Amino acid sequence: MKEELEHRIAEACRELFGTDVKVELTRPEEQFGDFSTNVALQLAGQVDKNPREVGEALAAALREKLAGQVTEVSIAGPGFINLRLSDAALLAALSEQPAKSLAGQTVVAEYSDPNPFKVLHAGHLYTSVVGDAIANLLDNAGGEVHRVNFGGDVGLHVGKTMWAILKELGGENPDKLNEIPEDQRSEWLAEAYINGTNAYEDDESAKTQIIELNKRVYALHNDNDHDSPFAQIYWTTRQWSYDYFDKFYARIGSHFEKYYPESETAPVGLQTVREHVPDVYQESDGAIIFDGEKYGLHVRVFINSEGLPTYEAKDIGLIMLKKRDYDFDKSVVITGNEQAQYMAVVLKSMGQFAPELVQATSHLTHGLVKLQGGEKMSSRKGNILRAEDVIDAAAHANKELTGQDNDDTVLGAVKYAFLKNRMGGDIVYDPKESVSLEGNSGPYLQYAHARARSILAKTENQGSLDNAELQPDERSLARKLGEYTEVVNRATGELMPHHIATYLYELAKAFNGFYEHNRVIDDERQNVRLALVANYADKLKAGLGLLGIAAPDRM
RNA sequence: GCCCGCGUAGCUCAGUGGAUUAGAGCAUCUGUCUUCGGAACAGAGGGUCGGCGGUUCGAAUCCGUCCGCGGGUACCA
Repeated sequence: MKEELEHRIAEACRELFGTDVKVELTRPEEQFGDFSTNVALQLAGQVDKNPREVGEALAAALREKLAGQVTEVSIAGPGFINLRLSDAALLAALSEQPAKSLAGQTVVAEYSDPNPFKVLHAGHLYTSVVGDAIANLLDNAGGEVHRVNFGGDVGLHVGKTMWAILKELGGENPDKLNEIPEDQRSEWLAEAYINGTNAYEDDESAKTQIIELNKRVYALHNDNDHDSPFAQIYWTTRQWSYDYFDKFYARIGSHFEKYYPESETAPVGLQTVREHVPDVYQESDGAIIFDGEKYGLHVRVFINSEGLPTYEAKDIGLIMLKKRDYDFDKSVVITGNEQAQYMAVVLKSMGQFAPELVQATSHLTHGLVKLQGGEKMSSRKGNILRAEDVIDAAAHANKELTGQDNDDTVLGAVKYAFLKNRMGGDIVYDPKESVSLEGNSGPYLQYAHARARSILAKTENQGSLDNAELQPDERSLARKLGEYTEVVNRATGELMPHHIATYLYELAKAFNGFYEHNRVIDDERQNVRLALVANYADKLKAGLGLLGIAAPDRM
């Protein structure tokens, strides 16, 4: 609808003035019409005429040209042209679907990125929720989406954890791992990491041992060692970590088809970087660097002076592996803000030898999760806000408010609270507000959906909009429903799920306003109104679905 | 120092070139309706859109500058 009108208005501009204009229809306030365009203002400058005059001429042409779909064309203010759709056109828009702009394309979405041997914190929950929503949008647009994860199974944090594990096991005794009950493994690992971290800071000899263990972990990967006692401990506990991640992801409704451990991307990255010395990367002080300063960025080390790959090289390797595994057309990577400039350097360097991969890549970043009224979280000493703490806080607040334990409500509350914010800035999470049934919350929308379903459940008849002539309140609701595809298309194009959250809330408000004054069942307008309610319930459910939020029929 | 991001009502946030009064939610205050799930609806108060300058017919939105906060700035991720 929108695209078609834009196209035909552009055509009219060409016919009348012989110039090409980019027509963008916007949604004005309802009193002004259904669509609005400022082309007359743009054209006025180009053809050197008064905007009002240009507007009048264009409006006259549009009245004829768009007669089938548009009942009113008016000029307002400095020269805006407002269009009012016919009821038929307005209703036709209700059955439109979001654009399949990614049909036939393969997309890799990487997000969450927890490190094995460490706990999932609030930030991981946030990127998982946002990443899922974005992946859903890409999928909804027809893309073949692969959700993948990346994390450090080698590195100093592993050395710290291994140190504490060995101490706990009384040496390299893999058999003793069997004594740890399955349901305590993740907590046991989390404690090991904290103990290792503390020892590293407080105890010089421990620090030396940890550095040594870190090297042994790298070495066992190089040697493909799965049999030595040390290796058995490493592989077993690494798997415990992945099991813990999987379990958590299942709890929040996420699923990743692949984990890329750094141990796999490191060799590929190392080789790729070495292949491009000295044309892209150069040696400097014994390290291999990329001089981003040439491009207004900064210098970063890709291979350190010990010959080990840094995160930069591992990321290069990751992109190569994703390409090898999926041959993607588009790649989306979601990380924290602190990696924005870092990633710019990595991608700039890669652009020197694989520009097509870089062009296909979008790096999105988000801020931190903070608890309302709480202090900032710190990764030191383990006093961080864990992912599960956030969900538990929501569950607790929900229990206090409603007396119920309802996973759909709790998860819906947390996810919506995260997703309603534009991605990029830090967000403040307030458990009480998130589970509230009033205001702009997930449960409010879930309830709005359940309420609509219960109306529909009262009759077999699902109504019809065929040849309907709308009353003013019905028209307002239909107008809002018609924005759905535009909003989804925008959210998909910008990779910004919050547009959907904002819209769904407005839609629910619009519906509640309608419902307050208009009877549905046993009314002479029942047929039309039922169909509107059905369309509303479907859109609410679909929109929440894109956000990864359940929309139960009953609550 | 340099680079990047952010600064909108008491609080949490939309809006990122357009439309006489800058929008929501929470909180505060006031109403409506004998309720197709009232977990509703309507309304009021509350803002120099961080400050100043500029571009434009038009700026919260673009540019410059200053202030404040956060992040990055060679062998962490």
